[in-house]
Amino acid sequence: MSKKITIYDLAQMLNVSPATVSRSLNNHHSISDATKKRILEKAEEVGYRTNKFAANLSNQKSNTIGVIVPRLNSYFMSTVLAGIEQVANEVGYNLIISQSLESEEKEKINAKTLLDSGVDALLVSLANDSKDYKHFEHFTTRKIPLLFFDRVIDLPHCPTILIDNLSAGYEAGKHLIEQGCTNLMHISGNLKRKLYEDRYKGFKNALLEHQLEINDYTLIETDLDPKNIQSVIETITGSPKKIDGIFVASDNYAANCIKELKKAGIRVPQDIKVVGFNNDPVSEIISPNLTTINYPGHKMGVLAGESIIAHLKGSINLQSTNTILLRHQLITRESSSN
Amino acid sequence: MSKKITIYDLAQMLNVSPATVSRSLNNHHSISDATKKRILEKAEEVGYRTNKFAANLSNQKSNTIGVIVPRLNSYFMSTVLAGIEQVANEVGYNLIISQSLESEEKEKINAKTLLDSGVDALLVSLANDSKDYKHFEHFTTRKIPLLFFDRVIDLPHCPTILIDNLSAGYEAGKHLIEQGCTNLMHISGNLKRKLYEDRYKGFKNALLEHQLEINDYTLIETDLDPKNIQSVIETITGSPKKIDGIFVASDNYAANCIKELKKAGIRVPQDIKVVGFNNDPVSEIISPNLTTINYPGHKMGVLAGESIIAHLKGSINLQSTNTILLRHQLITRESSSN
DNA sequence: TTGAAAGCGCTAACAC
DNA sequence: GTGTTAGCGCTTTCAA
Repeated sequence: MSKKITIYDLAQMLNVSPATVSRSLNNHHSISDATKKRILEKAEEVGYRTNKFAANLSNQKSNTIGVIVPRLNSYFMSTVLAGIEQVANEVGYNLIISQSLESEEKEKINAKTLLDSGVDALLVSLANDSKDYKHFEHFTTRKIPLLFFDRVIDLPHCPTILIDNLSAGYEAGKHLIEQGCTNLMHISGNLKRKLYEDRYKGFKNALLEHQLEINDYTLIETDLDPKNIQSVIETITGSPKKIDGIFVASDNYAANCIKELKKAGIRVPQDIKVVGFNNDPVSEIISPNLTTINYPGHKMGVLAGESIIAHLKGSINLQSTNTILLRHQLITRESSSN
Repeated sequence: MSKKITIYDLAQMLNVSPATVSRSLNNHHSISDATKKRILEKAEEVGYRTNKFAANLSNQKSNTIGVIVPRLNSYFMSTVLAGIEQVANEVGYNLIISQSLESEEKEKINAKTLLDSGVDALLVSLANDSKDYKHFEHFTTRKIPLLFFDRVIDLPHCPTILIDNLSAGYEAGKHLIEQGCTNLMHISGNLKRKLYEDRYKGFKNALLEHQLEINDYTLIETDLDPKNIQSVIETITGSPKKIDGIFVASDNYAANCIKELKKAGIRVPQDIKVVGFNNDPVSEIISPNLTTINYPGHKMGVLAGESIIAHLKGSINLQSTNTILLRHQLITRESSSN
C-alpha cells in the first residue's frame, strides 16, 4: 500500500466530503445515484484501493477466517481446505491457514496469532497432541465463532462437523466379517482423538455382535505415518492366530500395508482382507483396489465454510446446531473380495 | 476483538503514558527494564491483546504473506504450501492462501483481494489459463515483493523458484531411450505454461540426439486430470507404430495411465515403459513402482518462504536474484526397468 | 442527500 | 527514560 490515494484525495478531487466518498464506495443507500456514479468512476480512474487496515480498525472486523489444521499436506486435509477456500473466496472472505503439525504447543500459538490477527471466525481440526483446550476460550469469550471439523472436541457453543465414525467403523468391521474374516485387526490413529476412538468402538461392536474374539492383536495404535510401518507388519505376521482381516484408519496407510504385506508374501485379499478409510485416490491405484469408507472431504470443507459464513452474516445461528454429521459410505473393492 | 483492553487502559492502570505502554509491548530499548516488566506483567494479568488492525494501519504493514495457487489439493502443491507455512509461521507471518482453480479470472480477483488485504508480499504459482499478467503490476508498482514458484513467468524484478524442467525432461527421455525404447511419447500438461513446454523440449532433445522419430504421437497435451484419461489411452493403443515408452508430466496421471494400460492388456514395463514426474507417494504404491523425477516440493515451499521473508526483513535483496533452480533427480524404479 | 467531526487503537516524531 | 500529540484511513453519528 504505497500509492496512497485515500478517500480524502477522492473527496478533494470531486468537491465532496470524505463521508460521501466512503458511503458511495460502500454503496450506501442514502447517496444519490448520480454522485455515487461520479465517485465510483473517479475511484476507478485514479486507481483507488481501499485500505483494509483502516476499514478493519473502524469496523472491528476483518472479513478473514482463520483455519488451524494438523498438517495441510494430506490428501484429505487439502481437499477440505480446497472446499473451505472455495466458498470463502466466493463471498469475499480471506482464509488464513496455519498448521499445528500435531503439536499442542503450536496449536496454541497459532490460535493466539489468529486471535490477534482479528479473524472473524476460526475453523479447527485438532492436533493429536491436544489435551487442553483453554487456548480456544479466548474465542468463545469474545464471541468469535469457533467450529471444529474432523478432529473435533465438544466445547460449549462450538458446532462440529464430522462423520459418524462409530457406524463407519462398525460397517467396516461388519463387512470384513461378512466376507468371512474371523480374526480381525484394527490399525488406528491416535486414540486420544475421538474419531479414532469411535472408529475402533464401532469396529469392536461388530466383532462383539458376531462373537469374535477380542485380544491383544485386535487393536494397534499408530501415528498413521507410513515410515513406521515395519513394526506393524511384524505384529501382523507375528500374531499367533493368523489375522485374516484388517481395518485401517487411513487409505494411505492401508495402501502401504498392502504393499508391505505383499512383499512379505501375504496375499491380499486371499490371505488377508483390507478395508481402508477416506476414499483417497490411492485406493484406486493400489493393486488390489482398496475397499474403503468414503469420507467427503471437499463437502466437509464447503459445509464448514458455508456454516461459519452464514453465521457471520447472521442468517443462521450456529450455536444452536451442535453437530453436523456428513454421510459416509462403504465402497467395496478388490481388497476385501472373495 | 470485543473484550477491549487497549494500551490506554493499561496506561491508566499503571499511571504511565500510552506511548510507554506501546514501547514496552514492542520491547523498545529506550524503556527501563523495570517499567517494561511492570507493564508486561499487567498486560498479561488483564489479558491484553494487541489490536493488529490498529498496528497495521499505523505501520502500513500486516505481517501477512499472500499465496495464490492453482489448487491446493494436489500432493505437490499442498507439500509446497506446508513448507511455506512452516517458515512463515516460525517467524510470525500469517499466510493468506487462495486458489485460482486454473482460471485467470479468479487469479485476477484473488490478486486484487490480496492487494487490498495489504499483504506484505505475494507468492504465486500461475493458473494454466493465465496469459495476461497486468494484475500483478499493482504489486510491483507498489514495491510489494512478488515471487513466482513452479508455474512461473518472467516479470521484471520478480524472482522465480523452479527446477530445471528442460534438463529434467531430457533426462526422462534419455533414460527411456537407454532402456531400449525407440517409439516414445510425452503426455504433457498445458503447454501454455513454460514448465510443461520445457519438459517437452528437453524430452524432444533427447529424441533428436538419438535420431528417434518425432511425429504426431510424440506429444499429447492434456489437463492432467485423470478423468479424461480414456482418450489418451486410446491414442496410445491406436498408434500405428507401437509406443514403447511414455514420459508423463505428473505421477498421479502416470499412475492412472499404468492402471488403464494394464486393463487394456498392455504390460508395464515389458510392453511400455513409463516415467512420471514429482515423486509423489503414489509412485511407490502403484505396481509396478513408478520411475520418476524427484521434485522437492517441501523444499521449494521453504525456500520460497525464506526468500520472501529475508527480503521483507531487508537481509537480502531479491530483485537481484532472478531465478533459483532447485535440484531434481531421476529415480529409477520398476516401471522403466528391463 | 450530504457534511463535520469524533472515534477505532497503535506508532513515532518531537519534546522534556 | 517517559510523555504529548499528531497521524494512519475509514466509518458513522449527528446535524444540516
